[in-house]
Amino acid sequence: MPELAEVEFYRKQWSRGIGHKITRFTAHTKTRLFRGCDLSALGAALPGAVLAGSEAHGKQLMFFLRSSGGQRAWLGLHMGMTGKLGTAPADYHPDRHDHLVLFQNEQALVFADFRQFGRVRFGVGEESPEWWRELPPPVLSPRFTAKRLEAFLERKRRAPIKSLLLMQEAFPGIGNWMADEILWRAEIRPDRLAGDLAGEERRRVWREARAVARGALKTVGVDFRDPPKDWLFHARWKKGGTCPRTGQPLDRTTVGGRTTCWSPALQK
DNA sequence: GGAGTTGTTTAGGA
DNA sequence: TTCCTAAACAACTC
Repeated sequence: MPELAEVEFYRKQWSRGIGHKITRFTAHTKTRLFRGCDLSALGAALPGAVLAGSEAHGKQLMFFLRSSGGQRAWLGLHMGMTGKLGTAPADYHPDRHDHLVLFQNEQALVFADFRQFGRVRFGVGEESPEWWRELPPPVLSPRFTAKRLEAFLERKRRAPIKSLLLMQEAFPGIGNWMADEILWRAEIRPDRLAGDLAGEERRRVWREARAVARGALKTVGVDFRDPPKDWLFHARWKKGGTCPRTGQPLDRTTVGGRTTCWSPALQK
């Protein structure tokens, strides 16, 4: 379920590998996870490199490496729909869905993704890769201003607000369940067109996007624990689920091509 | 067996 | 031309 909080949790899973050398690696390089990946650079730089650090940005993950020759290298991972990062014993045998495994003397760092919607990128050099430099302001950063959001809503005024919340160029790290959570808290129907939202409603989207990101990072992002009990999260996939605020039935429709759970009695 | 899935990219249509 | 939507991707669960 990799949205920003799950991605942050997965980043931490590989933290115990930081400061340690990668002795060898295995990769299922024929899968679509490695599309566009510089495999020769990966093969040359990874063995002997030290894992120096990591950072999450929305759904994007970056692992910083220092190769045996002292060069900087950049390993970018995206979890797609079903990607997971974990650790295993140093003598681990990768299975079918373990597409990238970094072996260290202390443990193996495993990237598994059975649906293969995830992605591996690799680059060598002092400069960070372009795709990493050009990421939009994180939802919880000071640069994620109400004014900036306002301009985005105006530009995308003909699309439903739910679709906008899924656009990574403006809401990095927000995915399907968080988008539903945000609109439920903002009390706005998911199919409302962005251009039809009043100024006060736009402000609510901004505020709740930040609140949901913060709350998710404090729970899911720390130890994969569920978000607070009064969140829509707990009712959204239950058959006959009811709105935690009104007690009225929840509805499920498709908005922006995605299953959307919302509370008709609450969201206007 | 069919439907659905927490993501992204692309082709095609309005 | 611009912008939005639906389909495709792959493999699992219910």
